Amino acid sequence: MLPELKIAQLRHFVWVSELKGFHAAAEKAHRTQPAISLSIKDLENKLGEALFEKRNARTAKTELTPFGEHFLPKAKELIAHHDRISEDMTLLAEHKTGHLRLASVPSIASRVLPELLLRFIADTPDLHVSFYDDNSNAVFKMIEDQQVDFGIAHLFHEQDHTDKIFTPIWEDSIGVVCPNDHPLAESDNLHWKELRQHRLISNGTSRLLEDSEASPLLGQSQFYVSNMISLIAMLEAGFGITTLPWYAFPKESTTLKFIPLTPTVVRRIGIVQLANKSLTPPAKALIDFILADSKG
Amino acid sequence: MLPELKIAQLRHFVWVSELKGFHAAAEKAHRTQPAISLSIKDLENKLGEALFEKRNARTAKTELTPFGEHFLPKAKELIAHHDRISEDMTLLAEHKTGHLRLASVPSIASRVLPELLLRFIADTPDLHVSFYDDNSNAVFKMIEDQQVDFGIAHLFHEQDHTDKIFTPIWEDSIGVVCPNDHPLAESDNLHWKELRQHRLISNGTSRLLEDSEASPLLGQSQFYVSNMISLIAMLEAGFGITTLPWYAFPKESTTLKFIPLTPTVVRRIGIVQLANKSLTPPAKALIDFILADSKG
DNA sequence: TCCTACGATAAGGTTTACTTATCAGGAGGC
DNA sequence: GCCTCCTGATAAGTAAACCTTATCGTAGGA
Repeated sequence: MLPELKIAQLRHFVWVSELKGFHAAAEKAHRTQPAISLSIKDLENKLGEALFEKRNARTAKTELTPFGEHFLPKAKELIAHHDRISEDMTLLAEHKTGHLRLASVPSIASRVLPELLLRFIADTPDLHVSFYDDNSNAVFKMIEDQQVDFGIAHLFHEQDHTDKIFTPIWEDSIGVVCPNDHPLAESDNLHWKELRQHRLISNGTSRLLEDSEASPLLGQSQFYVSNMISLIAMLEAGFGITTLPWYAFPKESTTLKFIPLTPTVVRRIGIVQLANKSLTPPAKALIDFILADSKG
Repeated sequence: MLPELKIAQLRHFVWVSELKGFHAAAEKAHRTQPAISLSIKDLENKLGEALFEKRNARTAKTELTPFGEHFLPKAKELIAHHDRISEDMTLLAEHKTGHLRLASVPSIASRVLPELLLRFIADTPDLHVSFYDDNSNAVFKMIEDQQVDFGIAHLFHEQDHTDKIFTPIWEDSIGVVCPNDHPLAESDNLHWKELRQHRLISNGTSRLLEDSEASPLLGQSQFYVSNMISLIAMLEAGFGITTLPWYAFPKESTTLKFIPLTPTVVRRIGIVQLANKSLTPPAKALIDFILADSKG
């Protein structure tokens, strides 16, 4: 029983009142003058009151009635509200705005994402990005709790994550990391057996070797360091050697060397998302961007 | 280029999401299910993003996408805003609400309007009424300045008020007012010449006699009292007699008598409004009410 | 006086919205 | 495994809303 006011109709009303004429309003609306006449008439019928004073001729420059006067600011507000929402949603759909939440394992987070995100947000100044880095399990948890739109991680036991979709992107080979002045530093490639006589420091990424031929190395290690900064410091101090995936190796290091390991152990890092939940437009856009980037 | 969202469409969206189904929403909208499907589809196309998760079967109970989730509260707000305005304007058009400003000469203000307004506002609890009483000139000024929607007054020199419309309602006959124990109090009717030998107190309404046969009385009067309360007090004290229009005579007086004057001098009191300005719906309604009342 | 510019009105066409009828697919029963 | 039911999607036709062209009536200005 409440009349349903159409936004277009309200716009016509506002234009007629502001431009003081039906013809001018018609032009602005890209309509003909009778269309505006009918639109206003319909609006008046819906509201049950005249909005403009009797408009017989060009006299009385299309003045508002007191009722119309009262309606004008309300109509403007409603139009503004509509336009705000319409614009917000369009921007969001075009991922120009909104909030993108993302979790990543540290290796990709530090080695790949900074430069990638920089390019991604280049043309979206109003897009907010929250970016967490943590180990794979923490990433999974944030995805499950929907604290993030998607995550970047290595899907360790795929069978434990049937509720998730994994899209592999990066292939990350494990290598040996040692100081530049270490005896092993001369090699271009190392078989895992060559590491046996060296002091091996294991770290959070070491369990990647678990299912590989090189798994005996895990038992060999006497030291475990979880923190990457401490690990690097210990390596630099000549404490020993370690294994790291390539992306976890600090690229710009001048004191440490990365030597590929034989047999090749690869971890596949990629995008992890919930299977039954679709993504926000910005998240979708970033994934597309990453996929395009990894191909090109 | 911004999409134009229709309120009905938003309503469909909200209903589908709240009732978790297209059929339920269709029922609520008094439409068929395909209509809702198309409406939602159109909305999704306009926004450029899916609002509901893939809806293949009865599985996945029509869940919102994150985009839809984000849109839902905004859609609700916009609908609420629309409905608020729609309701406000409808109530105003039906004069159930709004602000009614009214000025009247004291006679009608005290003798007619209280009871009349009481009946008028009986079914409009949210209508605000501002009610001023003053002499005719002050009433005219308030009308001209648009401080009031309309006035109730006697249009003295009609030719001075071509910018106004006068609608006569009440006919107010001038009579002689004297104490109950006055010699004239015995009469049922008095000719103006019979007043010559009595002490006459003139007042603000006396100039109504100006254009009548009884105008010589004006010159005869030695006393002028503008204030009605003082005038009554002087009459009750036996100071003399006066002339008053019937509506200005205090109806419930037990000490004073009102005697019709011959020849009959009538002032026509009615509604005065600006010619080129239409009225607010409540003002219009009150005028209609007064007109109906004065006939019935 | 006629002319002009304004908005109203009439009649017809186009677009949009809705309807009925039907389809497709997964969950749950057997 | 198959059938059934219930979901929303789709197709085709119809009704309604919307907008157009054409024309009118009116009042102010040349």
